[in-house]
Amino acid sequence: MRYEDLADLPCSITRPLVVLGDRWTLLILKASFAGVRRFNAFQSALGISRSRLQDRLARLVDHGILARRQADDADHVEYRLTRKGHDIYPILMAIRDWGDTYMAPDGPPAHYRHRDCTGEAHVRLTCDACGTDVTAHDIVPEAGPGLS
Amino acid sequence: MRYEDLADLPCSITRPLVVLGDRWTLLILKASFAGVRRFNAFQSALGISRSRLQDRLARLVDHGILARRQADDADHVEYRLTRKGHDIYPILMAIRDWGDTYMAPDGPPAHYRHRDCTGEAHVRLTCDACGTDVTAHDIVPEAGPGLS
DNA sequence: CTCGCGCGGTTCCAAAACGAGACCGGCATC
DNA sequence: GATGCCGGTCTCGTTTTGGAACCGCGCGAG
Repeated sequence: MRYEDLADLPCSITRPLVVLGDRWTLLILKASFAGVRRFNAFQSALGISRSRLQDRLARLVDHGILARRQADDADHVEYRLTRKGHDIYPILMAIRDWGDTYMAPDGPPAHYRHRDCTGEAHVRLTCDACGTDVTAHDIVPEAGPGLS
Repeated sequence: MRYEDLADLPCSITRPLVVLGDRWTLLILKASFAGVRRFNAFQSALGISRSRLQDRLARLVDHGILARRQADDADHVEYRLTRKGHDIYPILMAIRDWGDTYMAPDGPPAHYRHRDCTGEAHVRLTCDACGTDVTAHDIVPEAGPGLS
């Protein structure tokens, strides 16, 4: 089984990981959320090689996560998050919560503040019926309609 | 700048990704949450090569995400999630929510049900002060104590 | 007009990561 | 004492990656 064939498995964790799960893709998206839009800006922000950046961006565009277009002033290219790309934000925030907890000995390098509010954003795993917070122990997987 | 040096950046998204962000690591952890504990079981569940599995497991053990030990019946080795590893679950659930939304045309392959409850678990990004759900647009990063 | 420059993008090659499969020592069973 | 399963290692050929040079385009300055 080749690695890309994992995308055929009926699993909503595996399938995204085939696209997002490599050294650079999520870092590129993190930069996108930070406002980076231009090829050269991605490259200098991340230190990724140009050839790698090129095919990662192309793959994200292929999957409809980023959109490539000429900027309004028409003198350069922009890569912007689509709706689908925008919805990746909770993944990055979940990573960040874990990173703040376990890989930030001097405290969080950044606060992610709620605009016009004193609070910070955090990821919670909740039950959509009873509304309580749950952890891995409280969850039982069960077959769903998309199971082949 | 070598790739591993990204772990020195003061960013709680980048630092975890240096450990978790490759083809296999999150898939290994997904299997761990599904109850897989033995070397050969990981290998046949994922289709990863033995050598790769070996150094991924070693790295996860190094980082305190998995713990390696002889099983109680002492006839084989077990890799089990530590507390630190257990706390990665919201990351996988955030990936799954996105996968269910965008990569599951036939509906979710699995429901992740709250034990003894009719509900399903989902990730939410909320403000810890006002309690409302927030999205990327509502968030403003701000320097924190861990910033070098 | 031409020169230089910044832009996104491509090509090339060496180095690193990876996959497949043979192999190993330990242990238990027959 | 042969067999089989276990976690783990070794070797080797393939794939992926990084680094740097190179390219065509549009632009603004001289």
